[in-house]
Amino acid sequence: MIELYELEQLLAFAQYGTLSKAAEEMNLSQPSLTRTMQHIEDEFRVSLFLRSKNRIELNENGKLAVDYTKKVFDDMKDMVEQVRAHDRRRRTITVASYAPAPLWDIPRIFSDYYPEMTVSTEIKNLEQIRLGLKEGIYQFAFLPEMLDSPDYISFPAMKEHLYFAFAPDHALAQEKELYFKDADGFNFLLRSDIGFWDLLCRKKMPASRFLIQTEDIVFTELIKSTSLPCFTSDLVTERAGIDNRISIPILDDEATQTYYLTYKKEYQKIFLPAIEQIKKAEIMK
Amino acid sequence: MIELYELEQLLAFAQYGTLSKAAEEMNLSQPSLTRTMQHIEDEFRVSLFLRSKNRIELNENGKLAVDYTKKVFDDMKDMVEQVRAHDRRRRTITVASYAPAPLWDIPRIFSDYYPEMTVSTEIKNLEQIRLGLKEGIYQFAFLPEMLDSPDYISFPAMKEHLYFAFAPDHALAQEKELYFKDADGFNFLLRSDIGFWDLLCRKKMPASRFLIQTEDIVFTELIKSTSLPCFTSDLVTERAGIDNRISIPILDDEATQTYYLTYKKEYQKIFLPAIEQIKKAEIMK
DNA sequence: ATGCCTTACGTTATACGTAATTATT
DNA sequence: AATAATTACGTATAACGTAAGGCAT
Repeated sequence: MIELYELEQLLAFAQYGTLSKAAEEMNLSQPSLTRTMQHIEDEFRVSLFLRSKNRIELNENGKLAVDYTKKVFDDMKDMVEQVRAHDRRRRTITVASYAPAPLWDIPRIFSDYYPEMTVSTEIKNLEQIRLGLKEGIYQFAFLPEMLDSPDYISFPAMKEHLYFAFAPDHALAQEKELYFKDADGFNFLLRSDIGFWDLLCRKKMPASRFLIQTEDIVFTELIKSTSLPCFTSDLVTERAGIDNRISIPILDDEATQTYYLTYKKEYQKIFLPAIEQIKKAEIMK
Repeated sequence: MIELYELEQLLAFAQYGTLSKAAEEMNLSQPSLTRTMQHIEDEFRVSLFLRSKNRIELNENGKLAVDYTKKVFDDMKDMVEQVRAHDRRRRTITVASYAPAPLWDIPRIFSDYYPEMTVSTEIKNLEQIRLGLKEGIYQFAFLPEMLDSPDYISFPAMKEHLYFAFAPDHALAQEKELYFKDADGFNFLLRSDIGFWDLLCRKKMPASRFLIQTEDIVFTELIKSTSLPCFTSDLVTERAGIDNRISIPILDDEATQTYYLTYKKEYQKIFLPAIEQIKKAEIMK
């Protein structure tokens, strides 16, 4: 049988033109290359080289063999890459959501039960999430509704209510409750990576401008030092209240989101403990 | 690096289910297989097996690796096959013709000049011949006309005249010359593998029946012992006359064929001596 | 008890290197 | 003289086998 280490030498010869140069590049002796080329020829049982007394080159057969050899090595490379990628996927749980709040506790919960696995979370739009679920890129996802398919399991895992957060001296700070349209025209500070909420605000308040802050520290600092309005939610307040702001509930239907945890049935058994933990959390009030 | 002999053992294990069985089938010891599987895993740097104390099986990674391994071996097999096929083509001259006569001397002529090469001749229809010339399946071909293309060389190499060969007591035996239609309705003995002539006779003499003889000896014997008419040609007569038959020339245009030797320009230099020999033969009267 | 996998250790095959030879530029 | 390929021979790596141990059915 021809071995790959031999074909590797053949490729080096094809690349460098002489056995000497190829041997040097591979840190081998010239005689080694000579022998290997002879052995490959023996195995093919056809001549692959044109030999003069101190010159050797590929003939037509040899060139063809080199082409195929490249293909074989490409396949080998593919194989290792794909198997490694598959292994990575096997030991990574990826959870997607269209809003940030449902993901806050996810890494901790999964890591508790499966310490050997990597937990990865992503905020994406709904279209991407549904596709990713189907293609197995995401094992779990939070969606705004039940996914009605026999292949999936889906249950309400969390509810979030959005609030305006005004400085005490803001014109609307004394209201009991408001609709989006009531604040349309005011400019707001907004965190980046809040997924769906970003789109919703822009849609509901087309006259407002939203000042996006990528850095969390910068956002917090601006809240303290300016009177610019921003948003908050019951879930945000639970974790860390916002100083010097008055929260006013938003009455629009869309300001209340229910997050449905959704996953393929095949994961029910494997990840049962973590799923139970999410259910038990009962952030569903 | 992973070597093919290792992947071969992996395939055997995938096929036979246990290392012991695989080792037996490959005439190796079980420990050898154990070591190889460990080495493959080392090289992949991911786990490929599910190990219990006295049981080993492929996990998902392993199954994927086996799939890719099959592909690699398919490619290896392809490579050897294709290179060998290419080599065979390289050392075989294949000459095609739409009639048998031009091929009679071809093997001798080419073998004289290129004793290391195999000469193969084929009788095919014109469509197949033109395609085969283009695709390089045939290096040379005899065609009924010049091939007008800058990539090819073409010259008239031979001329053949077809004759009726009647028994002396046949109704038409005393004619000086005839057209096909004059003999339409009589039944003829015919050799198989005469290419174009077969089609021509059937077209020109639709009322006749043709009794095909595959065996040359049978044909000759039937000619001697029956008075059934057959065909001959000037080229046939040159080689071996037919006893007890009277040859009568056929006047239809198609009964005279000029055979044009045709080949790609790239062969002009390589095969010059043989080509010159064919030209010199001057069977063009 | 038998079958299967693994580890440890000794043996053998073979891939590699060194040195010498021949030929070409 | 320098460069290249090949041949011959010695060396070292590593692939293999044998023997022994542990676990499961």
